[in-house]
Amino acid sequence: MKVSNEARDGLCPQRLVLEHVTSRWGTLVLIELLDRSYRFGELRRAVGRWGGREVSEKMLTQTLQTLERDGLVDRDAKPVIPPRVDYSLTDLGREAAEQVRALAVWTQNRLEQVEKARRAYDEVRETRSRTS
Amino acid sequence: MKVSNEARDGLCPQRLVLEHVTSRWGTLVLIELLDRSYRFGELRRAVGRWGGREVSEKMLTQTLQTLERDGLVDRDAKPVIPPRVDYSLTDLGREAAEQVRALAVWTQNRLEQVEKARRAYDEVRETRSRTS
DNA sequence: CAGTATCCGTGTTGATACTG
DNA sequence: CAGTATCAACACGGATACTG
Repeated sequence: MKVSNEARDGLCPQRLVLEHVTSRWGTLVLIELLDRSYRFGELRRAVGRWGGREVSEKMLTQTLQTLERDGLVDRDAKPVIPPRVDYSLTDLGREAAEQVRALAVWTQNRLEQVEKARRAYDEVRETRSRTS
Repeated sequence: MKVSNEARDGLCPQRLVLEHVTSRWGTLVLIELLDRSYRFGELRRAVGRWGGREVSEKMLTQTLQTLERDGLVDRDAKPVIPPRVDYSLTDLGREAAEQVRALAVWTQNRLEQVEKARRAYDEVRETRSRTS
């Protein structure tokens, strides 16, 4: 089945971990799981509520598997029908998630300044292309 | 010239910033610039020393432009020949970079545990595929 | 030196259909 | 419900050639 993990090799190992944690869906999953444990579909909807489009099943699966393999997420599959699988953070994952959340909170707080900077940047560029 | 920034739209703005900061080269650039200011080519080599392959000129340019537009990086182009351009962090960028570095340091410190978790994960999977 | 412009391979992503 | 399998699209990243 091969989740294309060793595919992108040639990088030092900590960069690999860093990329898993900071990956598009990795960050959101970690932050969500900081609140509480989630079931698969539930987590999918929760992540979707972050404003962008919803994460596909495939990507969520892949993200969760990667994080589980890295020992950041715990997968608890209950042998019932219909299936029920709960995902939660390990102690290690909680540490990572807190760092990531700090970054997200910072982003949230500084968003105004960033957007102001962007307007300023675009402004001068715009002016230049008119006068050139 | 269009750096494909508004291309990936439909995301809430803070996710955009978060993705810039946590992007493949964004993290490394921010961390490097935490030490001191760098010239373009210098920065390119510095980032390359992180173990992976070197960043292409194109990607470095793109990364720096995005970070500059977000107000995180300051670009100082001196009007000399040959050209000399120095990049450094703004106050805003320094805050972001510190968060990112904290994450990188955490990754470094916990790397052993992550790799141990990976071996354990691969172990059981291996065993299962043999006994199935 | 510090970019820009262009082309192009491929990895990542997502839609869809299917299974236990 | 919680996935897996397969396929197609496209954005990303890199190589190369060129400019001021």
